[in-house]
Amino acid sequence: MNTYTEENYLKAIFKYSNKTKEGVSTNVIADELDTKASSVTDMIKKLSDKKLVIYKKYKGVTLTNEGRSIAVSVIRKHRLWEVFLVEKLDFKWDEVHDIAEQLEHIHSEELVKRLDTFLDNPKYDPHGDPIPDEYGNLQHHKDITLSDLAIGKKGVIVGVKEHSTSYLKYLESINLVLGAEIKVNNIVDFDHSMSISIGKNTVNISNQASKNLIVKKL
Amino acid sequence: MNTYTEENYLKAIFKYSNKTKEGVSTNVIADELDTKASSVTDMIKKLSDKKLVIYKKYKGVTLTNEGRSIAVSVIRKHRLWEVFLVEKLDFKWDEVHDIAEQLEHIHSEELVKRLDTFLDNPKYDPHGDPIPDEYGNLQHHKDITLSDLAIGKKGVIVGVKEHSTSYLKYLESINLVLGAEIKVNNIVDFDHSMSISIGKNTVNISNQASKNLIVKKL
DNA sequence: AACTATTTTTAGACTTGCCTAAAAATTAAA
DNA sequence: TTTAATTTTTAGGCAAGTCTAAAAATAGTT
Ligand SMILES: [Mn+2]
Ligand SMILES: [Mn+2]
Ligand SMILES: [Mn+2]
Ligand SMILES: [Mn+2]
Repeated sequence: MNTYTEENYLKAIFKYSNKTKEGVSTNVIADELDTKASSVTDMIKKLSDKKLVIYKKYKGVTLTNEGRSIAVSVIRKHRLWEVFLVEKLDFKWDEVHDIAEQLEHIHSEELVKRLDTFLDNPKYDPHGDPIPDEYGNLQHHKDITLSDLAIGKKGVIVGVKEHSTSYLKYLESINLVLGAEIKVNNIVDFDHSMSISIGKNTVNISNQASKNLIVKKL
Repeated sequence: MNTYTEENYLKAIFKYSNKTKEGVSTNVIADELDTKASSVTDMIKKLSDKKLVIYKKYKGVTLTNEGRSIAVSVIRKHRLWEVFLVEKLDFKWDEVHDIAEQLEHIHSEELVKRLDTFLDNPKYDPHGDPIPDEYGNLQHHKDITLSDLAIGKKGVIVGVKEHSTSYLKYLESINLVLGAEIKVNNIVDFDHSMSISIGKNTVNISNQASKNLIVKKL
């Protein structure tokens, strides 16, 4: 059984393993977990002793199969709980992350299995992030963002890459929620801000906002 | 915010505060939490510094209003989660305690409030234990046990005083579940074992079993 | 290639929660 | 009421996880 802290380290390493081919650097982990590089080095040694990561001094860290498996199972729990909070307890999508950060560390295989069933085996969480299956398989998004769409193109919102409350609340206020169909009317060359149609409304959004919205082309 | 460990100490102290008028002794707490008396002394000092308990050397410990309030809120969460696990996820009543021991430490007022609503504001948990309301009011059982009933008397099962899996599974196997109506047919003078009717069935149960069943007289 | 800036690791220390062993206080027994 | 048994506290130490400051390694730049 792993501690709360160990699980958070594995999750952080997993998050950046997918983004770079090399080992995840000490500083990146420290940044993600809001801690110090020296603390990360300490913990990495411990995880290495437990054969959950492979570690070579100064060369960053990679997950072993077992480490990866734990990380994915924590992510699975996080996302399932988020679905529960939104679907069953009527939380808003910007309110659930912090609670799920706690719930993801509850240890009980049976609980996860039953929760999954209770929620009708959801494939995506409230932010459009894919939920790993019970065997640890995880689909990845295509990662086309709204900022990639050309003028005149249509798409549907399938996810967000940024989870801050302010961003999510903003999106909701302009009806840019999961499933919304949009069309790009215009793009300003200078700052890449966009004019888009959402249903019968038209809004202007910054590049900062559009590049964090994952879309599926229509 | 209090740690997982602090909450468990407060809960343990609360449990025995109701049973004795004086302060709860170090050894009783150590026993309840499966730890050593010296560890208890350490933690009591810390809780005393935080004004959650009143502590006089060698005189045991009592909860302050704030300490009691935290203990009751943890118990409230424990029992609400047990209801959730049984009512929504179809766990058996002997399977939920350990998971609730973890879930009771999730910190979120809003979560508890919504969970309570989602469960239709239950008044009792799956073991018949009363659920404190959101203001910390806690009803107590009358504490009449099956072993208190005289020959010929009828009663209904409203709770259990012992929560071990083996006891709960045994009760279930003979249909001695919450709500079951029973009648005392006979009591053996020698060992106080009982013959009782449950519906159309008749069973013999030991005094050890009958004294842990809370009943309401009919 | 040598110097500089950045990243990473080490060294040493702190807090929390726990332990064992021994001392002190309380309670029970003679 | 002295002695013995029990309970409780103190003293000292350990593991986990964290921190700061300093040393070592790597990467970047003339
Ligand atoms: Mn989240
Ligand atoms: Mn999410
Ligand atoms: Mn319980
Ligand atoms: Mn219960």
